[in-house]
Amino acid sequence: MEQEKEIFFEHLKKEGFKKTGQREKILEVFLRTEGHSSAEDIYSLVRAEDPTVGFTTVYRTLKLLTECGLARQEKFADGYTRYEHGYNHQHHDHLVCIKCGSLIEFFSEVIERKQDEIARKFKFQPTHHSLRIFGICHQCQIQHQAVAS
Amino acid sequence: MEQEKEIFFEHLKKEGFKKTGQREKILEVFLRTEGHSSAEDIYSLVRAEDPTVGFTTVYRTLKLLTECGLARQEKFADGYTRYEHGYNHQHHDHLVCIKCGSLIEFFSEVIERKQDEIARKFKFQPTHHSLRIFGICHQCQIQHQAVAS
DNA sequence: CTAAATGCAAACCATTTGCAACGGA
DNA sequence: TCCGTTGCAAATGGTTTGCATTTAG
Repeated sequence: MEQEKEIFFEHLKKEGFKKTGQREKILEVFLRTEGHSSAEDIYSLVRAEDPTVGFTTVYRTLKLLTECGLARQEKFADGYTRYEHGYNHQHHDHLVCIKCGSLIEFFSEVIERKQDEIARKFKFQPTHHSLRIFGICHQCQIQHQAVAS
Repeated sequence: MEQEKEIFFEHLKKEGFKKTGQREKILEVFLRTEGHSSAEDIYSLVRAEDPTVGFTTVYRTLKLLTECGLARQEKFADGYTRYEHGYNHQHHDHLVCIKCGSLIEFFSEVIERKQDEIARKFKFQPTHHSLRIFGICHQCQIQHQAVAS
């Protein structure tokens, strides 16, 4: 928490931006989230604690957090961009159910290593990656059977 | 080409939809594309051959093509949804340059196998996946050095 | 004939931007 | 004080929808 604040404020100073209450509040709320939150999710959470913060500021701050590596954004098929932690959080990938939208997280050392190897082969300097396996989760497979019979 | 048309027309019949000239034209154009085309890209290409086809029909047809597995869509950070072949085209993943936007395609048997293994572990029935490694491509690394010195 | 398809224009909707008031440094 | 920041409202832009007309089956 303190480390992340440090990183954020340092980034602001470096860019000549200002440290404000709204920005700090949004960072705090974002750090408390787990998984994948949309700007709207963050906005609601921030709103609950400080109703004066606007939608726009949430968007602008999430952009800043992304710039300094504290957040990572990913576009989803439903049209929303979602944000997850980008610092001090173990990286993981996702199984995405195309029926119910649920997310399962996983991590594979083998895949991570192989990716680095591939990047090296193409003289590509990787910063991050996104691996999503789409399909039907176990729950939905069971339900589908029930409906079919 | 003929196989794909077969699949498409079969899908239309099954769903009680109609086979139209526009739909066939859009499929033909789509099949000729390589890589990742936005709806707008397809629209321009179709337009060049048949100026009467509308934007809306392209969107609606790409949706149909996706439904029957001939196309696969992916949302990109620039806001555009892009479509690539989903049938009879060897699957591949991407290195995405965050500086110039260029795409490098790659394929790894190891990663593919590992993904299936992971899906199995979670009793997840995979349909497809998307792996993107973001970073700086070799070209942009060289340019950056040139600017810095 | 009849229900689906088409293309236009308008609607949608997540996100971004213009702007006047505000507030760090 | 000086510029960046804020929140509102309006704009943006890719995509979708309503509707009157056309067309496949």
